[in-house]
Amino acid sequence: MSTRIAKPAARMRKQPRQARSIATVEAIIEAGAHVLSELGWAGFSTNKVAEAAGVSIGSLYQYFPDKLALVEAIRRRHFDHVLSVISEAAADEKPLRQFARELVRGMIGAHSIHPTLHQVLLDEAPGDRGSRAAHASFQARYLEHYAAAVAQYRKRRKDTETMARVLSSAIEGVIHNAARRNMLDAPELQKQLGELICAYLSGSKAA
Amino acid sequence: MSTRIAKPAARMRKQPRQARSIATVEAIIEAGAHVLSELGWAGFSTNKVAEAAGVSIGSLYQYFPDKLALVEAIRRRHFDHVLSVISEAAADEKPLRQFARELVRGMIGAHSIHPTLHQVLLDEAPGDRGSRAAHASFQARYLEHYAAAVAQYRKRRKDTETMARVLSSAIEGVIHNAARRNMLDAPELQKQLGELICAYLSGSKAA
DNA sequence: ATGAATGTGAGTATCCTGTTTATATTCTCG
DNA sequence: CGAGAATATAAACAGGATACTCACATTCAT
Repeated sequence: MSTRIAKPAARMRKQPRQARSIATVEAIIEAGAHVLSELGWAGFSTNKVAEAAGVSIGSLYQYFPDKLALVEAIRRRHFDHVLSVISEAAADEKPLRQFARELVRGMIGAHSIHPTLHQVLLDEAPGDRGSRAAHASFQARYLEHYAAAVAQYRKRRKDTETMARVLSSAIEGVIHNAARRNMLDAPELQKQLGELICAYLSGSKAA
Repeated sequence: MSTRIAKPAARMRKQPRQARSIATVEAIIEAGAHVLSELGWAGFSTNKVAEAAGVSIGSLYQYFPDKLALVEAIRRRHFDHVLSVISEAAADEKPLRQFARELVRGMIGAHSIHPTLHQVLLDEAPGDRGSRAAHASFQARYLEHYAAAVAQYRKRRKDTETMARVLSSAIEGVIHNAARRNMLDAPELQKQLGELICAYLSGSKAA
């Protein structure tokens, strides 16, 4: 519970006060996510972001002191989103199949708008200074959620953390790959991904 | 069978004839793979590659007409390697567990030297002109191999292709993720990845 | 020893980057 | 309305990185 509303708002040069400027800031962040996902960190330039947002470059620097502050804002928004998705899927004590279905649905939803944003944020975008901490804390909570789910459906106490790691990265891999091929909506893929999760958590000892 | 030896050698400005120049070309390709894996496509500059290879920039352009020809050479070498790994693991008719073990071992081996090369090659590096074809053909053969394995251990004829896609991208995801965390050698991770493969291919119908 | 093969690295021209700043427009509120 | 604050604009700058060439030096095979 408790969807955090009072965000520390990242590092900003000044707070937007009027509705107009709030929309501008939102447009910049959204466009930033788009550029980052589409062109990668290499193609992520402040000028491009401003243009994609339909806003002049000056407006961008009115609110974000530099490029990194902008990435941090994008990162924060995306991570909050993903975390809440896992949270919701793992809430209550649902049967395994339902959990898997909801998790798949949610994760796909979280990645269908900016398909490769997650990967870019994790792999390419730099994490100097303060964002390293936020980064690590996200990773930790991310794994925690998965570990909780694993513990919930597996009796064995051993290897829970490793299993969480394997499970999460496998899911990410499948989704990332599907996104690159524009197959995120294919229902048979969603079904198979669900099967993969169930099978792994059911833990067949079959030879 | 038939490990192709006669490579068309990609697009090259001229063929190295003496042992010296062959070593130079090899060093360039190897350094290129290293730079690509370490800095990504964004940091992949011909000057950096030459320096990393301990070779002057002029030597690089003596054999590779341009940047793209170099990437093509790197790509070809890596893809050949990966393909042969899958080939070997799927050869003969081994029991499922052994196949999984060997596949995991081989794939990890193929990625432990240049951990993120595979992803960079697939995601970031451009595929203009002729390399698009090679790229597609690699993807096709890649999936074929996996599909063959899936068909071998699953009776159901349906969804074989989708399963191959899910399986391969899940494995890639886990390995890529582990590489980023320097956990490629962790034995419990290798074991769990094997378990994931077995569980999925065994196909539990458990609720 | 001679010509071919190979290696060198300073230099070129171009493009792009993040950021500032002086100016113009729009809002808020008395 | 209208004055001052908030917001938006885009030309301009300084610096750096880039891919690639070229005139020359070195090493090989014969």
